[in-house]
Amino acid sequence: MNRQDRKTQFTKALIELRSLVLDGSFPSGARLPETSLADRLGLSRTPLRQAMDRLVDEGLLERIETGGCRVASFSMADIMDAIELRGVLEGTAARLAAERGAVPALAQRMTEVLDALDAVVSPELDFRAYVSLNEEFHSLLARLAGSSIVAREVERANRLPAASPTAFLQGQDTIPDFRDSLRRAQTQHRAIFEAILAREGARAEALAREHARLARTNLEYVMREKPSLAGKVPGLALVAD
Amino acid sequence: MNRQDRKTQFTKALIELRSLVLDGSFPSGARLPETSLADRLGLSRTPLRQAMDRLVDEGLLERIETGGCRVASFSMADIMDAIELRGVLEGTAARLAAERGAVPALAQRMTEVLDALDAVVSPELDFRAYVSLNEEFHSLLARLAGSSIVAREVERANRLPAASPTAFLQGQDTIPDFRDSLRRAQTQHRAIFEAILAREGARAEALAREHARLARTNLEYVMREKPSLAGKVPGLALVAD
DNA sequence: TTGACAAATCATGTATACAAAAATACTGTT
DNA sequence: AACAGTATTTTTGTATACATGATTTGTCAA
Repeated sequence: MNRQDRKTQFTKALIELRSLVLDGSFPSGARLPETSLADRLGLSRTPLRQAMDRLVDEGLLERIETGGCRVASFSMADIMDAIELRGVLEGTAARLAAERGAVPALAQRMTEVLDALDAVVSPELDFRAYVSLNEEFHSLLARLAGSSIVAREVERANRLPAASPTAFLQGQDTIPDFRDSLRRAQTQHRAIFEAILAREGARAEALAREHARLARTNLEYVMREKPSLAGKVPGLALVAD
Repeated sequence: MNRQDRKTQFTKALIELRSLVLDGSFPSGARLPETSLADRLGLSRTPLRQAMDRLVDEGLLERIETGGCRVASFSMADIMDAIELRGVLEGTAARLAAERGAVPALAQRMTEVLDALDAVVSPELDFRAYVSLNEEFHSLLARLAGSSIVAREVERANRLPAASPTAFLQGQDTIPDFRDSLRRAQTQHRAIFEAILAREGARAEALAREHARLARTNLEYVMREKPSLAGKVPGLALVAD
């Protein structure tokens, strides 16, 4: 085993297995055989099982009564619920940040991120930059209230299947209608942060919830208009209904 | 290894280690040495490490940068936040149950549980029965909206350190003032469920949040009046601050 | 041909072995 | 006596071995 790989076999297993699962590489309902999977990923069963435990926790895998795991399958309603939960938790982070006052250093960075987001959405859209800045916005929002427990749980909700703030950004650059949705999202970003600064907790919470709903709207749009794109959205391959 | 033990070494490791941690059996900040711990629990490092991973996830342990874990330590604020989050998630479960309509079978059981709770809080208090019924109330509430994802996340929030609905019931039977708090809690239980049946989502959510606040009130009371009881509340031993 | 039972194979859960990295103890120097 | 550097001992992360229980395959009877 060379030096590079030894960084962490577990991390490697987690990342690669997650991406395999999200790609829909496994037949739905079938058990994931540990031995062959470990061979395929070039590591032993020990870190692989660790990664599987973690993915069970994330909800991507589910345990089989008689042992082992299978890929979980979701209904569209499950994904809607996951998005709803993300909205609820981000809303709580926003409310608490408003009530308690935002952590100054993070608030400072937030203004920079918002300015940068404005710049990348108009007049032309720099999609790659938007995705990265959007991620930072949501990460800052999670931590803005200064509570490590709140931050942890918000970030966990972001990892629920297909609930991530960036989940539906995949493929949006190919759909013109979605560019508007990014501008709308940025308007909401600003509104959320302004409410926080104004110490308007209830408003900040409601706005953050509504912001998550944008993902639901986009999901509905994709399923209705461009179901062929469903495969591009991480996690949507797991939707069996 | 005999037949009994083979049920699951992992489960055994998880339960025993969690209870050791909650008891405050480990010096705060010190690394938990895997080998000696495994010996102590009578199992090998493999299931022990699995259990440690899980407890990291629950927030009871935290990872050390250079490897291994230590017992996490919380501030009182962290525990308040954990309770707040439980309220938020139970509030969401209540709201969604109201908006979507409660699952009939669970709603039916809920009425039975509420009647039983009425019976155990007056005229005399059957404390043991109360704890068990209270647990069932919260379990039903989590599942009432009929969403497995919501149920999962609500139940997860209930496992946050010292956030469980039953955490502060320990020792309440020894404090007369707390008997009233149980009756108040039961009034809230009824109100939450009535709001759900009346499809009053916002009210159900607000009531469930407020219900969780009772735990905060009790926590504050304990810390102010009977700090000696702090050791009896699971998780409070980890509060360093 | 279908179904049930038995044998064999396979997969999981657990224990253990091993190597690399941390932590600790030690030695020699100033 | 204090400190730097080194050797030693732990300890972790990973691989592998092993046994029990699950699953599949094969065989035979109806």
